[in-house]
Amino acid sequence: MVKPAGRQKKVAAAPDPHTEQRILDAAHVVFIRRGTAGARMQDIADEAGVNKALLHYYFRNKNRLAEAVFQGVTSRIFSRLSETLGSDAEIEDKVRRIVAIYIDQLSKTPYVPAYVISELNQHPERTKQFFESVRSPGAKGPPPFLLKLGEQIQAGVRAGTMRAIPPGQFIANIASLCVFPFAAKPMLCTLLDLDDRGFKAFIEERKTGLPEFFLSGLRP
Amino acid sequence: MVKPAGRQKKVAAAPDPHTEQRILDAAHVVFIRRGTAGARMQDIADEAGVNKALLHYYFRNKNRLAEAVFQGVTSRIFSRLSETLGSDAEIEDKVRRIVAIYIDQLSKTPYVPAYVISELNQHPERTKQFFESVRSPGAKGPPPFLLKLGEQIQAGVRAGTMRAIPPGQFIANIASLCVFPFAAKPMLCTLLDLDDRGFKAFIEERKTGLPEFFLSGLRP
DNA sequence: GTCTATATTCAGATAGAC
DNA sequence: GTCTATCTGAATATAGAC
Repeated sequence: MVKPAGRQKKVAAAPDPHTEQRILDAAHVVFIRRGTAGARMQDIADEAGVNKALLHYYFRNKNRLAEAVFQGVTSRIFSRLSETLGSDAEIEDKVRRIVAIYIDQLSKTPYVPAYVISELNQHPERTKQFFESVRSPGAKGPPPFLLKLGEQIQAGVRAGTMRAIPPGQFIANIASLCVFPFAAKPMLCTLLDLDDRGFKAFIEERKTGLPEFFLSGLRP
Repeated sequence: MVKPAGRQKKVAAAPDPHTEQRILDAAHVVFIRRGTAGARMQDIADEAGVNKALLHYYFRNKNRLAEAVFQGVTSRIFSRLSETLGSDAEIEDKVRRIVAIYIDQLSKTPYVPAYVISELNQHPERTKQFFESVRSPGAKGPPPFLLKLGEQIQAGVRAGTMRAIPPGQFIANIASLCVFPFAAKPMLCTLLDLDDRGFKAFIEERKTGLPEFFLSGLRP
């Protein structure tokens, strides 16, 4: 444990970013597992290996802690995404990249989709917070990457290589196909009679099958 | 209010199915809005227009009430579904029907997907309950409609009208495309800048666009 | 900054009258 | 069967020592 030099050991130290981060990580784990309403401050304290009172010292109350966690999760998800969609790459290329990014990311954090979905449904007021993480603050109207996508689709239609599809539907389709299987993992595993290994294989299979399916769906 | 004839008015009556149903309906509303952990017995009582104690009289405790609601929701969802998938209809026909059924149903109960997703993630033990509502109790291995679907796909591949796709992926794709937009409604509305009317229009547009997209995705 | 101990609030559950 | 009143336990939050 490195300490700032020249400090008397009895003087109260400044907020320890290390501890704060440990608490945040612990809260992340517990909130995602149990949902915000089902999570217990005690469980978070245990997970972080600190005392319950310390959570309040750093985050004041449960709600603020929940917001901090939610903020962290959503910003991580969408940072690379809108970049990719808004780039100048060919549509085929975008699709392949998006699928790869989503599936790799979600394979590591499979609980995230269900967490975000239930949070946003139970706390509509956090939609605003979500909004800020997706777009630049204060922006109005459809986000830039939608316009870009719309142009590319129209070009494809004129060239005769694509069916016409509204960009919003395009986004909804690709997001659905990538995210839903993780959000509905318990359902899918029951329905298709998969254990955890089976699910992993199922997702692996999807990594190549999904771009094929999606791109084929776009052709005229 | 019709009462059984020949009863003295002071004799305790049998459980009133009317009241029980009112409570169940109220619980349905509250659990789906707030999630099981976030729901309050008091709110359910208010919604039903009865006293809190009565909930315990009919359902003993919160957990049993939650199970009853969950049971009701899931059984309603999947009853018509496995029928349709397991029937002898052509694949094209099945796809169109499934999309129509799902979207009509979910348009009336848009909160259901997020509810089921978060319940199943937070209470893995209910997966068994879910299981029973989808298949006949005690069944082993992949459910019959999967086999049926697999045969039809193989026939299509031999005839040269379809690409090869595992039936499990087929199911995952169609479920994703139908259900996810409702589960992620707040996200989608933010991302695509839609209000409630806009979302309704978006779904309407999907009703015809989705079968086209999906069927095109199946072609070789 | 971190802990122990305690206060407070709230929600699930029960007892008992009607 | 339905209500009022109450109990109990749990969980968030605070006070204060170290």
